[in-house]
Amino acid sequence: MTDESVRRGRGRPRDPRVEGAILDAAMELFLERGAETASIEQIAKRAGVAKLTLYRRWSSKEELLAQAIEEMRLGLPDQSLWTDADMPLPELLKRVLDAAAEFLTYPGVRTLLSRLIGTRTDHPSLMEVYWKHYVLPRREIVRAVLDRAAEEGLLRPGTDPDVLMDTVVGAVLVRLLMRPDQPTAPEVRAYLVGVLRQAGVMGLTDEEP
Amino acid sequence: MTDESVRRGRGRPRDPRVEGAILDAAMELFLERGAETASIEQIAKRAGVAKLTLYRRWSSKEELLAQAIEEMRLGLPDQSLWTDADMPLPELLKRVLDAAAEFLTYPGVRTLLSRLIGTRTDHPSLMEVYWKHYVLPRREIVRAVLDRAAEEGLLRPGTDPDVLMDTVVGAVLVRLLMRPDQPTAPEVRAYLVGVLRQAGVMGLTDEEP
Amino acid sequence: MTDESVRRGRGRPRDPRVEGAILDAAMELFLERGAETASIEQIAKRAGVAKLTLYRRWSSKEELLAQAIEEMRLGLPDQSLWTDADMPLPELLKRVLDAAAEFLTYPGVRTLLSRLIGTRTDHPSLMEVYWKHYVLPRREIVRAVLDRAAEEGLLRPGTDPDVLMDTVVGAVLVRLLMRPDQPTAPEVRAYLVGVLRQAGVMGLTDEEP
Amino acid sequence: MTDESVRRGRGRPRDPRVEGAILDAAMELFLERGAETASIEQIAKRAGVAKLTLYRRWSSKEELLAQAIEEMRLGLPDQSLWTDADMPLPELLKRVLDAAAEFLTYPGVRTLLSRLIGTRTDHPSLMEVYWKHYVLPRREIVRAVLDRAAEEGLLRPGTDPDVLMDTVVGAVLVRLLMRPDQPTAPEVRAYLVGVLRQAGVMGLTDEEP
DNA sequence: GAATAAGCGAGACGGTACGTCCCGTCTTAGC
DNA sequence: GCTAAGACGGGACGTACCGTCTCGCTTATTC
Repeated sequence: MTDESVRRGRGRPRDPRVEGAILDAAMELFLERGAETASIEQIAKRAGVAKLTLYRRWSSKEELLAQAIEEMRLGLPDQSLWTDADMPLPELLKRVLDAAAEFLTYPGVRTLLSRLIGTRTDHPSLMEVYWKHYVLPRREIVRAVLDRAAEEGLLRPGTDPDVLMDTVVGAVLVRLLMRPDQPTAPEVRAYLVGVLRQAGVMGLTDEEP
Repeated sequence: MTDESVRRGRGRPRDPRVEGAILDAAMELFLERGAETASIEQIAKRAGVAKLTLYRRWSSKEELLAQAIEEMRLGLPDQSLWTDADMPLPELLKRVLDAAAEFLTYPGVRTLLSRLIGTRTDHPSLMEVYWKHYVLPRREIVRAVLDRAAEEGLLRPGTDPDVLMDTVVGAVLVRLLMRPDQPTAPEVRAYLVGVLRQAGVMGLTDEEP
Repeated sequence: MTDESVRRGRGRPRDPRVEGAILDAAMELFLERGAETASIEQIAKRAGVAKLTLYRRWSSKEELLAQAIEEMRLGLPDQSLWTDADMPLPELLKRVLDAAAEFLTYPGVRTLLSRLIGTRTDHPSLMEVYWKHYVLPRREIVRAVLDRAAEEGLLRPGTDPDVLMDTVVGAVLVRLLMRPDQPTAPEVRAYLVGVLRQAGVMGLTDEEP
Repeated sequence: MTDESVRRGRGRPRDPRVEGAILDAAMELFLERGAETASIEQIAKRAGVAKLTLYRRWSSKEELLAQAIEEMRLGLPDQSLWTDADMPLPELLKRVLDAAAEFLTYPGVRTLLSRLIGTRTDHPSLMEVYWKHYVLPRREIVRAVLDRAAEEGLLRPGTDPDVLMDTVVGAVLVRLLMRPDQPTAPEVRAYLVGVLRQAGVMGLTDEEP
């Protein structure tokens, strides 16, 4: 409240809907065209906003995109189960990994990863924001789950959870972003199970029928 | 001979040096600016060539870049040891994996991977060319080595070589292209050893103290 | 006032200095290279202006050059005496003809005449603009002077002022633009006196010392 | 003959028709497009000749055009009367001046003069060749005629023939190349008579009513 | 209610790239 | 020697878009 009244300047207040529209347009165009090719001009036009309005609020395109990524302006499916971490293993284990599979095959996510990795050379801040605001929190949750799994003997002894996570995520990257064919969601799921099994994760429901 | 004499048209023959200069310039600019931002104009200027010369030989920028990638126009270190596959294990095993480490940290390779993954959405042919002409042949060599390793008991029983390769390469991708910090070559090497050990690869010379 | 307020459109108004810079550059390049060879590209570059700015204001190179010629974008010497027509004859007579001599030998004028005559075949509008906006007004002044000279008996009886002007100007054209040698200013002046005397103009101060 | 046999080199002798075709094409294109815009490429194509053939024979476009002008590669009307200088005055006087009028209005001549004057700045040799090989010889003939006219009292006493010629030719230049309207042949003739009369040339057949 | 300041669309402007075309030079093939 | 054909660097074409800027109009708040 104090914040708001202090903020209140003299003139016309900023339209709160404008910022959302711009961030949505920015994310859309980032996915469609990439960071370099998505122009301020197009973002402004799609948001129905004057270019000057963008320059007033963000000092560079990179900042604007970083904020759009930080707020993850995607129509992602509900992921509330991530926080519901008290269910029994291997039920939870399966669900958590299922959620990862679902996320990785969600339309737009493949593109987002491709764009983020591709633009890392020119705009490292985008990947950094994504990593710190999106990936790391989720890795913490997964780590807690993996710790429980280790206690219950579902992991091969001596498994380093960070290496495990890199390994699994990375294999999926190879599958999704390097191999020429575009796998369907079930294919990704099957692939993921294979990778996990070889990584020493036991107790997968698909394991022994 | 027939090929050449048939090819001989009426006019002045093409200068063979021109093609090389263009491909080099194209690869350089692809690494520096990306596929979208690397303009025909700049490629021509850097190669010291008229734009028309480019249009005469390639019908699109994507075709040009694809050829540059297919010919891997990078100043890469000697990789002849890949073909010399008869040395004793674990000597060979170590060397092959060392070569992978070296390749992955070679300047330009990180950028190349970033660009290729990033431009996959818009220009899938580039990654495809890279995958088929560069990655797959090397995976075949590695697979043969892994088969020998399995026979000699250096791999955990039941290991699928494809999953193993995806796993190891993918983990390195996460390390190189997603994590915000830029690891040095020794760090990448140490990381690689950790990943390999957890993946069940034994007989690494670093293993026994 | 109405004009201006009506003109005021929505966006940023045009920078008035831009037009001048373009016209100056256009005239310079017209003199240096000719109408055909003076490219839009070079005019824009010399004026420090984007090509689009030229295309926004003029629909063709010929229109642009016509305006530059109409405004006589040359660093010509002061010619105010032309209007000061009340001084006594033959003083005025001498001065008016002196001014013509000076003008005709001024650097750039020879080139301008050459270019205008030469481009008449392809771009008649340029010579037309020059003739109507520059030559005709001056011929009117000269005609008035010649009328006074006739009254005072300084012209051979029956002299047609138009024929006289064509004759004198034309002879100078032959001298300046056809004969291979390039006369100095004093030579042009002496030549002019000879032509005038033979044309029946009396009272020239150079006449009888 | 000696000339030719000396010329005979090793290979195929030069086709004599080729040179004529090239010179004709060069003159045509000089008139149509001007010296700068008439390209070697077009001249070669119009002459049905390879570009290389042109470069073998002339070291520059200017040299080629100069030769074309020197040989006056125009389909001009017969001008043999110029040499038949023994007929009685004022018959000859009238005919000589008639011939000048005819020449000046002949299609192509106006363009030729325009091009020559216009290209003088960039290629002075063209006008020089025209002046020395075409104009000067004819001025000599006219001068002889004028001398006879002076003896017979048909010129105003004290007339300088050079100034007279410059005057008359120059006035026609103004009429043809500067004034916006394009006069017909009869108009030019009438104009010429007016100029001549004012210049003090008597005995014109149009003179007596 | 007037003053004030920001929001906003419009457009000028320098810059860069586009893909095409032509030029002059050169190099080859084939007659 | 000659035509024909084409490679090649260079430069211009007219269009389009970009990021920056400067204007006029609108809108809401503050005095």
